[in-house]
Order: sequence, then structure tokens, then C-alpha cells
Amino acid sequence: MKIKNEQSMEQAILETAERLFLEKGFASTSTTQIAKAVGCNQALVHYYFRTKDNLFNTIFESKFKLFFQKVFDTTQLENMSFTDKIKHIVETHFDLLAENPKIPILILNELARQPEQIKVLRDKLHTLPEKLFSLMNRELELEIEAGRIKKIQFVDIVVTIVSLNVALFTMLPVASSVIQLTEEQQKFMMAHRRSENVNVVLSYLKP
Amino acid sequence: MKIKNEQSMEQAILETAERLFLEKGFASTSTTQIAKAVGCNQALVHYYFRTKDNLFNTIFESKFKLFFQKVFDTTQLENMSFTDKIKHIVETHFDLLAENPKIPILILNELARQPEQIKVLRDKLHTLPEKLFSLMNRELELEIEAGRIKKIQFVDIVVTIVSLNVALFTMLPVASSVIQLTEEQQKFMMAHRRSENVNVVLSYLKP
DNA sequence: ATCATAATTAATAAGTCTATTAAACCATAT
DNA sequence: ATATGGTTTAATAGACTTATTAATTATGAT
Repeated sequence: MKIKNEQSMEQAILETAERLFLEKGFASTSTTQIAKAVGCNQALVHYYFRTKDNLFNTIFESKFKLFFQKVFDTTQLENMSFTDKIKHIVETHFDLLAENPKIPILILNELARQPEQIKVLRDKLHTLPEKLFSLMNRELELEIEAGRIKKIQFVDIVVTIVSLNVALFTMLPVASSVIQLTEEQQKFMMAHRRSENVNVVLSYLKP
Repeated sequence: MKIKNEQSMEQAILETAERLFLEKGFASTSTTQIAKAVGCNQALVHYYFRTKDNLFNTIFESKFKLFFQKVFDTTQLENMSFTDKIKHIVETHFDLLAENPKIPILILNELARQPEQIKVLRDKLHTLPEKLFSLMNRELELEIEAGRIKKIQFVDIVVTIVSLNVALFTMLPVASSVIQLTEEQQKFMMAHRRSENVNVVLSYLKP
């Protein structure tokens, strides 16, 4: 079965598999379903990726890497005040999640399924967070000494930011169907919480 | 196969199934595995619950109900200042999650699998949240008028609390194996975040 | 045009999963 | 002791899963 545009069959399988794995998780997605969604024979999925685990891990690791590269990117942070840096981090983290709202749950479920995988991810992350952490830690100390920020550990700021942002994207779909929000109201809520999460973190820093 | 103590076989199946569903999710848990873990014949699982869906929903709905009954319980809140009420809500919500750390992910995954189930849950919740919300909303208005609390909506306080607490229990296990925390360090971190989550919320309320 | 190689398919092995059925087992009331 | 009804098991149907193999088709180089 020829694929219309220039996109290779291998790529088509990857993309469709990614979509299905994100939608329904690893266990509930079969290679047969992937093949059907792509419009190819089921054996072809195994021809390119040999095993379902292989296919999943290929997708998972590349998504994971891409996601955290962006999370720990420090290039935009120069020439900002400390609180502006924090604001920027909250907002870009929020926006990154808005583009990948199902990544956190995928990661949680996958690591529950294959705890050994954690070692691989630790190696993948490796030095990524270090630059950001050392940069922010240094500045945080100065701010605290100058009395502009409450005495606090940077890790607590990070935990707070990640919690607020991740929880929003994992829970809002559920919450909004329970309390029956329209598409419109959901969008409004999202935009509102984007700024509110910044507010929460910044009030937390006030001396 | 006779079960030792007085516990009935039906109950044993329920408890084992609950444990396995929480550990590995619906799709990755088979009735065969449940039976093996209980130590009975696989057909017995179907004898008592007819279908796997049935078994799961029985467990899910009872867990769900119990959990939210406790969440929305207002009996402990009398004769407290507003900020003490908030502190108490954060802490009891935290403690409830500490006892049921896998409930949030179970709910998220299950509702992704069976979106229709949401209607059932909405009916189950029904008036549960109303008492708490009306109580707190009334008091919040008074506090705002008195200038003791920043102008804010109660729903934003709730979202903040739930986000901070839920995210901690869903993410900490992953995070702590990535950064390799000992059991001891994890416990310390938990206790620390319990108070820190209170701090975050209370600073958020300051005018 | 033909040959080699890559892509794709059909067929199928081997296994697991859910669910059902009929038979065996066990306790208890008569 | 035995008939009865609830409990438990063995056996199995039927669907679906992953993965492999061999055969077919398409592609590109010579």
C-alpha cells in the first residue's frame, strides 16, 4: 500500500503509533490496530520495529528527550530579573505541556510498567538539568541575601511549578467533563490558570 | 481451595483485584492473574463478578465514592479561622492521598478508557461538594471584604491545592527513582512538602 | 531488460485473554 | 444418609495478540 505524499511508511507508522499510544496507552494499543490505522499490513509494523516494545521505546525515548531538552533550555533566560526568569519558566513549561498534554501520564504509566526504564531515562537526562539548576541556585542565593525573596530552596520552587502545571493538564479534561465546561470555558480556564500559576509561584517567593 | 481465615472468597478476589488494578491498570491485569494471586480458579472470578468490567467498576466506584466523601467532609472544619480551615483542607487532602497514592492515576486512566463513565461519577458526586463550596465561598467573601485575603475565587484555591497535592504523589515516586532518593529521604521530602504545600497556598491568599 | 534488494503482504504458529459450561465438591437441613 | 444449593474446578470455545516466515510486489542500478 503506497503512501500518498512523500512521507515514508516507517514515519507513518511512528506517527500513528505515537498518537495511539498517547490516546490509549501501551497495553491497550495492538500492533494490529496501529497497522489498521496506518493502512498497512500488520507484519510491516514488526518489519520496521521488530517488536511492539521496540516501537514504543523508540517513540517514548525521543518524545521524552525532546520534551526535557525544551524544559531545561536556558537560552531565553538571559538579561531577566530573577522573578521574570521564574515567570518565564512557569509560562514556557505551561506552554510546552499545552502542546504535549498527554506526555506526563504516558511517562507515569510507562515507568510503572517498566521500572528498569528509569535508568535509561536518567542517563538520557544526564547533565541536562545542571546548567539551569546552577544558574538559578546562584541567583536565588543573591536574591535571598538581598531580602527580595523568602529563604527557600530552589527545588521547592521547581516542585511547585511542575505540580501546578502538570496537574492542570492531566486533571482539567476530567474535571471539565465532570462539571461540564464548554470548549470555550475550558480555553478561558486554561488561559486564566496560566497566569494564576505564575501568581501562585510568585506569591510563594515573597519574603 | 478453602481460604484460611473467615474472609470470604468474594472479598479476597475484590481486595486482590483492587491491588492489581491499582498497580498495573485495567488493561494489563487479567482475570487469570487475579485468580492466581488470590489462589483460586479463574472461573471463580467470573462466577462472582461475571465480567472483568463488572469487577473493575465495582471496585472503582466504591473507591471513588469513599475517596470523595472524605475529601468533601466538612465536619472537622467548625470553629476554625479561614486560614486554619484552608490549612486543614490541604493537610487532610494530603493525608488522604498518602493513603491512596494511586487513586488519581487510576481515575485518569479509567476515564480515558471509558469516557461514558464520567456521567456515572457525576451522579455519584452529585451534591457532595456543594456544602463545602458554599461554606467556604461565604467565608472567603467576608475575608476579602475585611482585607485579610487577596481578591480571589475559591475555585482557584481548590485547583491550587489539588494540583500541589495530587502531583506530588503521582510524580514523586518517579522523580525519586530518577534522582535516586533513599526511602528515608523520600519520607523526609514528603513531610517537608506537606507543610510546604500549605505555605504555598497560604502565601497565595495574602493580600 | 534484468537482476538484486527493499518493501509489503498473506498465512500462520503459539500464546493469552475473557467468558461459559458442565461436572465435582462441600456444607447443611431434613 | 441424603438431597439440595451454593461454591469451586477443569475444560474449552472463540477472539485477539505478538511475532515469524515465506511468498509477492515494487524499486533502482547496471
